[in-house]
Amino acid sequence: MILPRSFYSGDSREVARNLLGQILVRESSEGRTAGVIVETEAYLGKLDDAAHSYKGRTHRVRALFGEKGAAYIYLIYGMYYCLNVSSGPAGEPECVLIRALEPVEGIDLMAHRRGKEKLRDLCSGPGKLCQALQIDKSLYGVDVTQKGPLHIVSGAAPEKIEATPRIGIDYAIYTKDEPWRFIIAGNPFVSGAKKKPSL
DNA sequence: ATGCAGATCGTCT
DNA sequence: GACGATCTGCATC
Repeated sequence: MILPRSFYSGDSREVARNLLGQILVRESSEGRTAGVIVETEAYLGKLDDAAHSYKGRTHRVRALFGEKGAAYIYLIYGMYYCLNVSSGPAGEPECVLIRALEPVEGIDLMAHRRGKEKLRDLCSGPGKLCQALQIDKSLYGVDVTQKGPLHIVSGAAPEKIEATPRIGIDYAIYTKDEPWRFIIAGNPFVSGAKKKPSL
């Protein structure tokens, strides 16, 4: 079942937690790829100086100002895309960054697009998963609450969730230490996961 | 195992 | 004109 628009309208930190365990599905001409969401981050708009929408409405973040459940996709470092879903209270330009997936479908296709073999290397980061699922600017603004090229369906609730500070936002003066990154505890497919637990 | 430089371009000042 | 919500490969310890 596709998650309804109401799923995305609560506090974005709650939405980010609740997205863990759900399944991101990408339908393309090459085939279907999908994975369990295992890592997310919440970005809170005007309260959050780490957020792209902190300074208000610009062309880049226009997708955050419409209906919730819209794909907000941007190019980072000139070479990688990152996928977010708009969320939060009506009128607030908030979103959840999808940071990692556990691959479940179309694994051969993902491996081909990534040029990597190991399962752990396919979707363990925001840029990686966009490459594996062929997510780019052509999907900007797509409604993930509708059947289509990109949508999110319900999966199993994770057993345990962990919260940590967000990655790569040290420039944020006010919110860099807020624990708004969420992962499924112990899941090996999160970004930065190690092969073996360091003992 | 850890660290660092380079790639590369859209977006905003 | 400067700078990323990143990833990779190569260097070093």
